[in-house]
Amino acid sequence: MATIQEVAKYAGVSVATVSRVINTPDKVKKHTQFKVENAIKELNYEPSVLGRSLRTSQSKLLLVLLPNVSNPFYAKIINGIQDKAIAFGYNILLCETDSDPDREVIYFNMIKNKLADGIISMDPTVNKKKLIELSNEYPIVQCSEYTKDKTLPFVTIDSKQAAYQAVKHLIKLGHKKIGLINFDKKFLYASERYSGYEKALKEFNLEITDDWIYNTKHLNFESGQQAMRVLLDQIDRPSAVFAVSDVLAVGALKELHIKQLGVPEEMALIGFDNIEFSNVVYPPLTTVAQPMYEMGAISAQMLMSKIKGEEVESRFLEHQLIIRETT
Amino acid sequence: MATIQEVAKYAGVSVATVSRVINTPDKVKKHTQFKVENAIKELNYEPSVLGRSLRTSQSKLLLVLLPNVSNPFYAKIINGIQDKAIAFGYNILLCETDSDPDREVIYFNMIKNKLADGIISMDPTVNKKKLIELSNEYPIVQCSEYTKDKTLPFVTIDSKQAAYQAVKHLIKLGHKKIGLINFDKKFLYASERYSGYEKALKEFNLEITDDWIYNTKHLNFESGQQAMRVLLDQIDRPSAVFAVSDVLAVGALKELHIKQLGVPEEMALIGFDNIEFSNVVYPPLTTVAQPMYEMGAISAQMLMSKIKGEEVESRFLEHQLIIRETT
DNA sequence: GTGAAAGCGCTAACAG
DNA sequence: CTGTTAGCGCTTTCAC
Repeated sequence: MATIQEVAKYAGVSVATVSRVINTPDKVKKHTQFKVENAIKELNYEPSVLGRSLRTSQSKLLLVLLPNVSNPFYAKIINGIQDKAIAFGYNILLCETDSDPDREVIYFNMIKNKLADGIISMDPTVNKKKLIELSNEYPIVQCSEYTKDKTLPFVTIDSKQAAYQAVKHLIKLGHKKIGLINFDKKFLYASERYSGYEKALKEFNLEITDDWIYNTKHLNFESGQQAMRVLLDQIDRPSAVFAVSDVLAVGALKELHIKQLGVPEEMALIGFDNIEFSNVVYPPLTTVAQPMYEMGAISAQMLMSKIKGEEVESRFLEHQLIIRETT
Repeated sequence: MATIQEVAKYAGVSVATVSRVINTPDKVKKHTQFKVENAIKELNYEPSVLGRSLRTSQSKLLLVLLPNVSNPFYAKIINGIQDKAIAFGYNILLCETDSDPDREVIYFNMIKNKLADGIISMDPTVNKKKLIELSNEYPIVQCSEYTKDKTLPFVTIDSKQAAYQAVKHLIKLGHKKIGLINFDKKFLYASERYSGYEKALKEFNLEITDDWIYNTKHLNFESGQQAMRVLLDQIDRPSAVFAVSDVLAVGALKELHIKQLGVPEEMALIGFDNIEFSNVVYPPLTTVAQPMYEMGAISAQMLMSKIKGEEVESRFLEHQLIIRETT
């Protein structure tokens, strides 16, 4: 790769002029500009982002932290982020953290080192303190997950309310024995969806039965299937189950097929997220839709505002109950 | 963020010594080391990757290019890459290109600019020329996709042979009318799987019927569903279908459910990849398994060898026919 | 309009 | 063992 020096020499000008041609062409005589542009083309020169970043402290790169890429939930959000980012001349880098604090630190360092201009975090707040600390100095926005004390700007949905509605839907259908397949409560949404579940049951004077609640360790099909297996093993078992994630619900559905139970007659099931897959399984899954693309787009927008130094306001987006055939 | 100068001043040593403490602590007296380490802690100092990269031309970062994150096929590969990379002290950055040459260029520049030490590309060779050109100067490995002329090291499977086996499986089951749901042939695997399909039919003297072949524009459920819809609309329609990707197959399966066709009695179906979904749908999908995790791990291993300047050899990994309940 | 020179944060050769 | 210094590639005053 040619450097700016070589271009300068080739064009018979100073490096400063080359830099000007690239960044502020108006400040350069047409003729000089032409010479330089020719040299650039001739030498196949491309400015070094490294040198530039070191100097200007900006990289036009955005970091997106996510627990893992295998959950399709994130894919749609990423689309939203990407489209917005590109429109503003930014590019995004996806960072899979596996919810591992050590991994997070590495990516945090990238922003400290000016390798990235901002972060959109979808991680649960494992490093909550560090994240907040970081946000005092650098532009950071949370997406989906958020910190309750509102120190960090976020865009998410009202998980409690959404879960409440989902469970209420089950109750309205006549179910009195409602199970819950939940995920690790270190995810704020998991604990909030639990609250919504609790609220709905209480409101209708249904008792909370611990045996009907299963918290999975992982967020994948197997865990959902395993959870349903346990739930079905009860002598007195629920007639409907609310899973806090479609991935879990789909896994649960598989177990229902294996046990040859009629859905929704023998067991009703409702998921959460409305990932594409939820509408492809058989029978199509009733679920609570999150506006994933929009969440991504808005968080990107917010991040760009923060980068510009503007104040931003956190947002709760609308969710929507989508009734299909498992309830 | 404190700089190395501040640390040096605080510790009462030169910047060189600070640098030594960080990079080659053995070359420093224990006492000095202690002073410096204390200063580092005190000032909360972390070395700037930027400054270091500019100087050493290495970033310990690997770029992974992929068309899009929504295909679960990539998730498993990424796991493999990640585990290997971390073991070698590297971190990975995921770059979603949407198969857009312009997007690719941006990420290509990252390596030119020493922001990354190497690239694992899972993109179809849109920028084939540029990629090859780049690989002369920088460590690049292809994963899953590959260039036929073998100028670039790759790890993949024998798609033609795998497709051949899949279709043969269908034929052995007595099917004579076999449809194909294929993807855009700019993906090498798509054209190879077509060849395998062709080879199997020819071997058993079955005619290739253009009406039974549908090439999708996108790789998602809807496209698969749409493809199956078209296939079913024929007056003389196939009794079995081979889809070159599980995502497509799962979409096709949905259409079969909608039309209430018995699977596999009225329509047999076989997919490709063995993504987790394929075993969760109902009925579980027969498919050709790719060793995704291994593909990722090996390509990461290869890339690291390349970075060290070693010669590497491309590899074809083993696939495996997994017979479940759709055939 | 243009050039010279300083400096972003770091490492490595050289000298002591 | 440690310090001095040059320089990675770029942008941006400050002169001219």
